[in-house]
Amino acid sequence: MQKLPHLHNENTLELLRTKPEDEVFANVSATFGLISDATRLEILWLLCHTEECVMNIAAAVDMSSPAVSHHLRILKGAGLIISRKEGKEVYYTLADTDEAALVHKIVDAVFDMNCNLN
Amino acid sequence: MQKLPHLHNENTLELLRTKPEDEVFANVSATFGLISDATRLEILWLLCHTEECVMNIAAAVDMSSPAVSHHLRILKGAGLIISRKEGKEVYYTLADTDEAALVHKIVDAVFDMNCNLN
DNA sequence: ATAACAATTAAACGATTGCTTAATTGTTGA
DNA sequence: TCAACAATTAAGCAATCGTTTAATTGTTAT
Repeated sequence: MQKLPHLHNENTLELLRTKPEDEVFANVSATFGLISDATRLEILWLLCHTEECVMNIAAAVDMSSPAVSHHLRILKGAGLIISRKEGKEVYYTLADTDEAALVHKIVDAVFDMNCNLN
Repeated sequence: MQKLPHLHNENTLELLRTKPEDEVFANVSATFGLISDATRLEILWLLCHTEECVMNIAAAVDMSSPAVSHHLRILKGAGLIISRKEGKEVYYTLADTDEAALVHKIVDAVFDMNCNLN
C-alpha cells in the first residue's frame, strides 16, 4: 500500500507508514473474537470472579456441557483461562497473566459503559 | 438460574445474584464483535487517526469498495463512526462519543499488549 | 468388576458472516 | 445531456461458527 486514489488528507499518507502489520490486526481481532460471543463472554465473566467445574458453569449459563466444554476449550487455547483437575471434575478459572488481566479490565470497562452496576 | 449441580464454592452462589442480564452480555459481546474482524479493525484503526473517503480506505486496506462499504455500514450502524458527504465522496471518521472513545482506548491497549510500538 | 457420573470429543446441522460480481443511485464536469 | 466516477445496494456463495446429539474417556464408589 503506497498509492492512494485521492489525496485530500496529508495526514493519511504519514499515518499509513505507521500502520501495523496485517498479522497484528489478525492477532488483535482474534482476541476480541474470544469475547464477541455472548455465551463465551458470560462464561469468561464468571471465571473472572470464581473458579468452577464444567457442570456448574453449564448450569449458570443455562447451556449443555458439550457446548460449554467447547467454549472453555477456545478460551483455554487462547491462554485466557486455566484448568485444574480434581477427582471427576475439572475446575476452570481466569489465567494469572497480563493478557487475561487486560481482557478482564476491558470487559469490565465495556460493562460499565453499558451502564450496569457491575 | 438458582440451583447448581454441585457446591464447592460458596463464592459462586453469591456471584450469580450479581450476574448481569442476558441482554447486557448480548450488547457487550456485540460491541466486541465489531472489532473481531481483522479488516473491520484495520478500517477502524485508520478512522481513529484520520478522515477518509471510501476509495482511499479501500486502497489502504487493500479491499474492494463494496466490501469496505459493507464494513463502514456496520461500524456506522453501531455509532462508532460518522460520515460526511462532500461532492461525489463520502468521508468517514471516528464518532465523537464516549463509546467510540472507549473502543479506541481499548483497541490501543490491546495493540500495546501485542507489543507493537503503536 | 461394574455402575454412576463428569468431561471431552466427534459428526452433523443450521445460521451467520464476509466477500464477490453486478446493478443502481447520485454527483460532477465536459 | 451525457460520460465518468464515487458510493451503495443486492444477490449469491463459500467459509466459519455455535449448538445438538451421540459416543468415548476417565474417575470414583459400590
